[in-house]
Amino acid sequence: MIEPLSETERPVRTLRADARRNRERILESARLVFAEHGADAQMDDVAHRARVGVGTVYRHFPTKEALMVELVRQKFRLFSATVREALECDGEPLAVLADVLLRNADAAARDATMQQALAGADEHIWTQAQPEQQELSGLTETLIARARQAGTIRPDITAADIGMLMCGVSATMGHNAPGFDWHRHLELVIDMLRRRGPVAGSPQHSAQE
Amino acid sequence: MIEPLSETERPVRTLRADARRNRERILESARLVFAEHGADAQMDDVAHRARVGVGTVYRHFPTKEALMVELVRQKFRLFSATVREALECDGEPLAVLADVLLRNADAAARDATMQQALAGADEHIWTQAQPEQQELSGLTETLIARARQAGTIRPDITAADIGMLMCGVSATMGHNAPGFDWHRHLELVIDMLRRRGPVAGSPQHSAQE
Amino acid sequence: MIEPLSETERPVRTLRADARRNRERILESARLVFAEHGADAQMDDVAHRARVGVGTVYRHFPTKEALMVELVRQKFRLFSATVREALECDGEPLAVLADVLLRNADAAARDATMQQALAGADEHIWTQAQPEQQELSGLTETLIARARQAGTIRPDITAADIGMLMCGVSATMGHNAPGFDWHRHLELVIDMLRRRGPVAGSPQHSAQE
Amino acid sequence: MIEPLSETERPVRTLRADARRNRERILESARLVFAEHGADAQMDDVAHRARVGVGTVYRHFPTKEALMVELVRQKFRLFSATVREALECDGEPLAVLADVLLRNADAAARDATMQQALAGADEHIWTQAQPEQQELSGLTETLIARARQAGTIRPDITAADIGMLMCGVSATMGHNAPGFDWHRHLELVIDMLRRRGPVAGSPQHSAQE
DNA sequence: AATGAATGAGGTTTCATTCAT
DNA sequence: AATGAATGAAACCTCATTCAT
Repeated sequence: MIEPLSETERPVRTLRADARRNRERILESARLVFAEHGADAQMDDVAHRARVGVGTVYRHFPTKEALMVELVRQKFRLFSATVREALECDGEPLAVLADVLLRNADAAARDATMQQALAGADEHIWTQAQPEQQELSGLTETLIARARQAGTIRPDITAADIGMLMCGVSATMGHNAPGFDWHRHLELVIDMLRRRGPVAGSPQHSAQE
Repeated sequence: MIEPLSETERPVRTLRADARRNRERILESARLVFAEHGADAQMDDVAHRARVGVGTVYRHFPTKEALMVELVRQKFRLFSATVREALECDGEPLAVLADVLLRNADAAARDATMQQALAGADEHIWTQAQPEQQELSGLTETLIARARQAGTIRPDITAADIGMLMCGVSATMGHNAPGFDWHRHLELVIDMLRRRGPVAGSPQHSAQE
Repeated sequence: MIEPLSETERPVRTLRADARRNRERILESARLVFAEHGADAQMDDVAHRARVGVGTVYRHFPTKEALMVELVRQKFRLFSATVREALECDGEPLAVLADVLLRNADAAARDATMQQALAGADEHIWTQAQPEQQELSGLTETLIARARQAGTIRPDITAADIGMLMCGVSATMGHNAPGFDWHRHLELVIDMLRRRGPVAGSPQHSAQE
Repeated sequence: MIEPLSETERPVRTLRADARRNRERILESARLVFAEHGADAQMDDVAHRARVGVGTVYRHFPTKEALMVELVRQKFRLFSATVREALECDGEPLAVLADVLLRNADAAARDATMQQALAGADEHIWTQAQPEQQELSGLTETLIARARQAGTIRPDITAADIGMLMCGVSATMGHNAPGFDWHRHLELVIDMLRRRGPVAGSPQHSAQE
């Protein structure tokens, strides 16, 4: 999460700095509150947890929805940052991708309940985060392209596929039904990305149908 | 006041039938209403759509939550029914499983928004549907066992895995981000279930099919 | 104001009757509350004074504005009733009109503060009462016509004129500046309606200009 | 801290000028804003329109109410100025009065909505403007006295009467019901001020002046 | 003196649930 | 059993006013 820089190393710009800090405090608080009370947590609670008046929350985010949208955006930006970082290092591309997915899933899991809460919210909210989502998609595409060139990834996999699959992994985080474990889910997904030989035992299969 | 007859000696069948019909009407209405307005649709709307007073809704379901739980349960029972049916026919087990998954996903997609709405709801709701979920899980296990015996399924796959994966597919239904398509998602999932040879490049199975 | 009929003489129609009584109670309460606290009295207060939950107020009037509009409408209807009644009796038409104006002004004065409060409200509110206002206007026109025929009213006076003038009298009720007295204002207005001889001293006046 | 200079020894004139200009800007802005949004326009808007921080508005007017009161006072002072000016010229007194009324009504009409807004406000606000109102009343009385001496005005008319009547004309400005027209209203009022002969038909005063 | 971010009481409205009919 | 009017806690949001910079 966002680590507040120590007071001294921030180029304080009077007031503005205060306001910015408040903004961060509010977002952090929102994450916690939504995690705890689901999508219909109350703005008053967000304000309280941030040690701020409700008015301040509304000064920064004109609407509850706007606040939620920002939360989603931040999350996507965070994901993008991971990918961008990964693009720098030069391991085997698919392995790098797998690592990215793991790290992002981990990040998501850290406030899974919030994720879950936002998942239940209006489609509308996700729509407003499309720019960030598309940036993430673009970056992922680059990573995929490398893996495709290396011949290690299933060649038909697209960034949208990855998006859907990860979205599925996130969904798993929200439910703790017996046997549900997102690590396992992710493992299956990553495995699915690998370029494979043909199906085992096809003859038998083809004979049956 | 009217003395409530004990369960056994109640002869009335007509009223009972009426009530049962109402119950169905309410559930059907709830499906539609939740689909249209998300998880925070109102009880009044459910009642109205069912052509019933709110009081009647409350007679059948003591709580909004109870109503939602019943919706989830029904869905699971529906899924179970599909599996049970599939257990009768004797095609190639993995193909049968794949077919079941497709049919159930299709059913889920039919009221995807409702699903989505319930997904955002309290974990609590899902917990209360565990009996049905476990029944589904058990039935699925049987199907998997057959496929394992036939050697066509990835041997480490469990019913819980299928659950998670399908839960992921459902999640896809809710979001219509560009490129998101649950058919594609399901296709990837089913493909992953197949027993495979080792990673591409090894020639051993190339002669097959 | 609206005198509640005694319990016995009302053809009770169960519930519906209850609801109707509530409606009256709410309107009466609103009159009082708006009179006391001005246009920005609170709905909670209206509810409280009516011994009703806020929800009940909102069941009857979907909006604070709607409630205010109804108040205005009622007032106009009341005025119309007075005129209608006056149309029955056959005194000297202008005298009858004068009497009507007095009685209506009196009624208005009874909750002058409310009137004043509503006067400050959005134009919008008055617009929505136009049907009632026009009915009043129409009835007044009839009265004027009679007076015109009798030759006792200033021949150019229209119903709209009367409306404006009475609106002015109402305005006087709201302000209690020293020397302000609506009875006097109305007296002047009524006097203004009388058909008169030529101006005293006209020659001089015409010489000056 | 800065030691506040005593009122007498403060030499600064420039800052004072700045402040005064701000004050005017704020009042002008307030007129516009109240005209546009009615009595419950916001202080922030007033500040914004005046290109000033809210704090500055509050430096000049300790309260929203104080600001409104000042607006009312200004209006009365303006009216008084017109009368004072009229007292200089020596036309026929009633004609002069009529002209004054027309000019003031015109001024009022220019920000009728503001007037209307303030009309709806607490009686309190008007009470605080009584000094100005009384000055206006006094000046008007002088004008009336002259007209009375000239014998052209209805002899029983007082300054308070004029006040009430003009207050009524103002009220007309706020409502644009069909047929409402303050020019017409004023015309009727002015006509009524004229000394008249008895009811139509009696000839006795026609020879006078 | 000016600024505008922060405050938080309080306003309107909603909606799950109860209860009289 | 059914109805739907009533309830009222609580949600979101506004805005006059304060205060740190």
